[in-house]
Parts: sequence; C-alpha cells; structure tokens
Amino acid sequence: MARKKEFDLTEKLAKAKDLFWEKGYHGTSMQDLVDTMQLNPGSIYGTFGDKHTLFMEGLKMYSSQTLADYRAAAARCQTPFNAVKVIIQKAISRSFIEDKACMVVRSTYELAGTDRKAHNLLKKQTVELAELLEDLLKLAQEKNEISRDKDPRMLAFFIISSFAGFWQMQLLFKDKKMQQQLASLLTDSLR
Amino acid sequence: MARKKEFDLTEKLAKAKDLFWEKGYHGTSMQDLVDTMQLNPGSIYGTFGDKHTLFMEGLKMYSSQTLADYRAAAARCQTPFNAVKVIIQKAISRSFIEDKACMVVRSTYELAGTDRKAHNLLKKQTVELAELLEDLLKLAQEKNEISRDKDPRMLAFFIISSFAGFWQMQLLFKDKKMQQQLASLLTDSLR
DNA sequence: ATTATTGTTGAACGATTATTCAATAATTGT
DNA sequence: ACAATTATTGAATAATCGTTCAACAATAAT
Repeated sequence: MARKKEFDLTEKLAKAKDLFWEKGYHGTSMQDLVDTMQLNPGSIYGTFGDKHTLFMEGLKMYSSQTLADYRAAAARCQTPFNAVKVIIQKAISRSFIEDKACMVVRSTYELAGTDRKAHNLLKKQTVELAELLEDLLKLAQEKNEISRDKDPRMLAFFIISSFAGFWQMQLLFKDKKMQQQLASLLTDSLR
Repeated sequence: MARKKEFDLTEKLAKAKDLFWEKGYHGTSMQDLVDTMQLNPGSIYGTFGDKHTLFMEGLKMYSSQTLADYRAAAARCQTPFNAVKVIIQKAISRSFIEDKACMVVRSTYELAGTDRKAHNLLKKQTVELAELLEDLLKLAQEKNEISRDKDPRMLAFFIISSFAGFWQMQLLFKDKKMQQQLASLLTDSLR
C-alpha cells in the first residue's frame, strides 16, 4: 500500500557513478547530481542516502562491472597467458574509449588516505583483481607459458600497479603508440 | 616607501603546498589554508593570488624539490644504472617517510582531465623526470650495464608509470616487503 | 471510498565556499 | 614630521554546499 518509484534505480545509479568517475568525489556537487540524475534532492536522499553513500554505491557498481569485463575478456582466451595479455590490452583500450582514468585508481588517489570506508572498498576491489590475475599467472606457469621463478601473486600486483601508470600517462599524453610500447614492456617482464 | 611583509613567503608557500598535497585541490578549502598558513585571506590573496594560482605555485615548488631530490641522489652514485635504482628506491622510501602519494600523480588523477593549466604543468614535470631517467639509461646502455635493445625513452616512461602503481599500492597496503618486491620486478625488467 | 503508506517536489535551511574591502598599521623617501 | 605606499586585519559578500522537510500525489489494502 504505497506509491511506486517512478525511475529505474540502476539507471540513475549508473548516471551518478559516471559523474563521480568523471569529476571525482569532491569535484561533484549535489547540484551536479540532481542535474545529471534528473532527480530531486529528496528522491536522491530517500533512495540512495547521502552523497557519500551514493558515491560508495557508484564505486561498487563500477568495480563489479569492470571486474566482470576483465573476467569475460579472459574467458574468451585460449591460454591463461593470453588472457593476461588481453586484460592488459583491455585496461589500455578502456581509457581511450572512455577518455577517463580508472575510477578505482582515481578514487584511491583522492580518498584512500582520508576516507576509511572508501579505503576498505578500494582495497577489496584491488585484491579481487589481483586474485584473478594471480590465478591466470599460476596456470600460465603450469603450462610453461611463463617462467616459474617469479611469484605469481607479486606479478599480479605488478601488473595492476602498472595500470595506474598507464592511466596516468593516458591522462597526460593520450599517446596510443606509447601505451602499446609500455604494454609490451610489461608483458615482456612477465616471461 | 611601503610596509614590509611580516612573513617568510617561501615558508608559507611550503605550508600551502603540504596541505594541497595532503588533501588535494578540491579537498582543501580557503579556510584550511588560512588556518595552516596562519595568514588572513587578504594576505593570501595579496601575496599569492587566488586559490588556483596558489595551488599551481605549490605544485611547482613540490615538483622542483622532488626533481632536485632525485638528481641529488643520482649524482651520489657510481654508475648510471645504480643511479636509476637509487631513484626507484627513493620513490618508494619517500612515500613511507611522508605517508602520502606523490603530489604530481595525485594532481594528475584529480585535475589533468579538467584543468588545462594544471595539465600543462603536470605534463612538463613528468617529461622532465623522464628525461633525467632517459639520460641515465642511455649511459647505462653505453656502459653495457643494461641491454641495448630497449628504447631508453620508453624505459624511462615505464619506470615513471610504475611509480604511480607503487604509490597506489602504498596508499592501499603500506607493505614495505611488497614495495621491495615490486621494485625488484621493475629493475629486473630494465636489464 | 477511505485510509495508510510511500514517492515526488522544490523551496528553504544553516553551514561553508572563494573572494573582496574598508579600516588600520607599518614602512620609507622627502 | 609628513606624505605616499604597501601590508594586515577580519568582518562582510554573494554564491554554493549538503541536507531537510512540509505539501502534495500516487498507490494498494481495507
């Protein structure tokens, strides 16, 4: 016995996510959100809670979508090392398609030092991606695609930490050739 | 025929720089600056201009100090490749001493996409560090410390882009052992 | 049809934002 | 000593911040 919501909750959250992604947490105002979500303040607060809660939900949506994307790309590959290389390519191509750096890294640099809740979520998401890569690298070692004398867990973190640099270079130079050369330096270093 | 400034301009700018470094551009308010610089709004505007100008000056100070630091560390080294390794170590140790990620990368992620002036400065600073590393890597190749079949310019950018990842990991995990392992993966990949 | 419940609206809230400015103080050449 | 110039002070500005809320609208069980 109540009124129905007039909007698609997921669609509105996606809009908020994209805005936070583009402008950062401190860089987006409630008014910005009202404008781009096309929802009144009351509806936003009634549905998603305050700005910080909304941001966290947006970040969760981004993270799970991104991870699912990487997983899907990996699943289409013949060999585990190929899957790793495809994920690296995806990390680079994403930033050209969207013309934005990864929201997880962006938020880490903005909030990890001061926002405990954000810190925890960002850590969790980063570890999850690391585990995906670690599993693939382990398989690649078992199949002798890459050398066995490097710790796959550490290689996974090395790849992820390279991503942060690729996106930084993307923000500064937008140079496709450079990105490809950096990627090939990275993949070579995994062998 | 005029009144003297009652404060040390450089010292106050350093305080502003540290605050921006810690909280980011959007995360620090003019009131924050008034508090930590211990200067009235009028004095800040009269001396440094508006918030954005002050930020840019702070970023310049940070960049030149950092670069000078790297140069000095490199100068104390016996061989060019040793200098590269020392710079990598310095990049890591700095983040433990200061418990903050590099202000250049932080600002790149926060502002490079939206702030043209900041973008230009950040690009310039990044290129300057790349050139320092490139010179050292060229020398290292000439002295046969490292292989000659990799482009030293691209290796330089690969190192810098690795830094962004190291600092991201630092923000999330603060794990000295991990940082050392990542650093050794990086140095190995340069050979 | 009534009632209870929830959603929507948009104005209004107090707090904070970056910035300005009139009043006052200190300096230096004359 | 005086005049000219610049610095300091801190209150005041208008705009924007995140958030709340009272009025109204829609739904569904009774």
